[in-house]
Amino acid sequence: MAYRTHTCGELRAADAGKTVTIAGWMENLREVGSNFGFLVLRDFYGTTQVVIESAEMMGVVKPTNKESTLSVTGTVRIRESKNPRQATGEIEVVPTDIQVLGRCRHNELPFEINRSREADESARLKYRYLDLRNPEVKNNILLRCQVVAALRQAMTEEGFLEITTPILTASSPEGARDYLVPSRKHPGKFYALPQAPQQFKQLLMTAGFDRYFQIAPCFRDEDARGDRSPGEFYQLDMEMAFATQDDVFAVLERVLPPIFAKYGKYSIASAAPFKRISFRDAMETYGTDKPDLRIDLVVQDATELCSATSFTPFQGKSVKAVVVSGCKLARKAIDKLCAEVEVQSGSKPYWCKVDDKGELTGGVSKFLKEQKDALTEALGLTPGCFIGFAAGTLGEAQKCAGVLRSKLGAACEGHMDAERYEFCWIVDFPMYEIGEESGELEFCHNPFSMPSGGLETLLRAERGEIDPLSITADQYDLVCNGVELSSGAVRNHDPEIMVKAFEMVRLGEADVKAKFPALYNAFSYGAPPHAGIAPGVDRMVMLLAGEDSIREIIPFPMNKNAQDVMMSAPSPVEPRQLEEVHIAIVGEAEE
RNA sequence: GGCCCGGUAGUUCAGUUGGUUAGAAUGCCAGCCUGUCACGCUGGAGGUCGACGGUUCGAGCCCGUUCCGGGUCGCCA
Repeated sequence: MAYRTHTCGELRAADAGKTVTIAGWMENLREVGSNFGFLVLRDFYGTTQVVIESAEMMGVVKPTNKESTLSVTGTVRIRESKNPRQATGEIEVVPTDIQVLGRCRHNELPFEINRSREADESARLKYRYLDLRNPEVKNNILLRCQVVAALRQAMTEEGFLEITTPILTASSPEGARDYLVPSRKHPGKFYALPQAPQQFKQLLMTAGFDRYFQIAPCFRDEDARGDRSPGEFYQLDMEMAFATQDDVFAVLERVLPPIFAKYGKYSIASAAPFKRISFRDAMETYGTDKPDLRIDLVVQDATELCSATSFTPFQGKSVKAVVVSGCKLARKAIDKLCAEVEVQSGSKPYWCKVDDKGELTGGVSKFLKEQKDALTEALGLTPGCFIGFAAGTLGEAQKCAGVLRSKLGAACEGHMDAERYEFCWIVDFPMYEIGEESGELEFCHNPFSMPSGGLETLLRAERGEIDPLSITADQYDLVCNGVELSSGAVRNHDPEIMVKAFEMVRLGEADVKAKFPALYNAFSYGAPPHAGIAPGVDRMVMLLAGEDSIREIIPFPMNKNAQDVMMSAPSPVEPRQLEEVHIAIVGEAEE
């Protein structure tokens, strides 16, 4: 006998009279009279009402704890009182047989299934299999499945091949901390889990695979954030041979908007081509390299006007201003917003307002009386404006102004069209920067990117004709609604340019060979120019679901401390296991 | 690692100036209820106030230490 003939989501009025068997979890039993009541059965597809009308059936159901699994055989009947809010609200099943398939041994649950999102997060994670019974929680995972399937289909239609790359590989000198796996056969040596399939996909290009993609697991041992899962995450990793930046952009501009429009919480997504903003312009205009373009506010420079004031924090500093027209924020709200900005940017913001007569008022206005006319002219101030100021080094002022802009955009009416997806490309990232600790020239992002202009640019910098800091890389980010979705680049496929790029930071051929032996060797056998990108799947789904926490769209997430409290990972292992992999624990070990 | 917020019933939370027996909602248990659908009504059980130490005649509340959770910054090419 089959466990079911129908799911709990599919019976309708047209099925009345049929004999059916359904199976699912006992969500609720509403007793409305003696030996009379309604049982709600829930499975993946929906819920169906089972009416209990006999002492026999009540005798089975009454002593059974909620959340037990049942199989119910009976006849479909039109309800006397229908529920239009339910898909199956027109019918009910009159049972002739109810089997308990899996008894729930607990009459009190860690949380109520349908309100699990209100429960304490560690309880949800420990009992994730119960949390996932909540349709609201389950639906985010369903969305993730649909998005991944749609991405695979779209990429395949674009001519990309999905190729898996190793999980056990070599530690690579990329940015983040590696997860290490000790080797049993090679004492003292370690595998590393890949931070990204970066080198493998470039080797695939060198091998002649023209277009590669993968829903790739990536592992980085760094601390978590609201939008960053600790330990592991997934990227839609892709790479194209004989391709330019524009070729990469064109693929994602075809692939992403339809998926965002179809599966997203908001149905409007930017049309191609997405706006392109240079890194320098983004920092200057939005105070960040991941601007939320749904906000119409911009950062303006007020350095010259403000540094001459008697206000000490402005003197000799870069000063940036964010002007908000028609701002109705109350004093209390302003203080709260400024406090949040200070926490998130690390710098204290300042503010004043323009009153009905065009006079500056409140906040730091008394220090700006002499500059009033010039400020009004330069910043385009009108009555009712709020002006947020950020001061410090150029970087500090930009960062603070950027946070001000996003907070003000969200808080003040009329400056943010929130119900849409706004994409942009950030391009022309600097290749090099002066390291804060070393004080010397270092790679700004990664050494895989092609410097714009290639070898000639590097040679000119070497000859002192241009400032190395002015060299940009053919590197780009994809940003959506203020979230960095992706980084990518035109790769440096030329061993000679690689060596020269390394020489700029006081390294050389030996270092390139040591750090990227496979790539360096492979490129010496004839490599195609290639470019790629890797949008984060988790963040994409998070944006589509409209969730603020990355954990809401991951089936089995770890907590902030990179622990799986359901499986108890990480956990101690047997001494024998340690011996086999030649590991000795020194110092204090946690139990 | 720094900073901020939190930890009170199975769950979500309230708890006044430090003062009698720590409350509510929900869940659970029992009884009633024949058209409910967040069913309703009546009653009941349920607490090491995260832990340790201190101040005090007296601590859920004040102080110190510590553990745990969340946010944020550092970090994340």
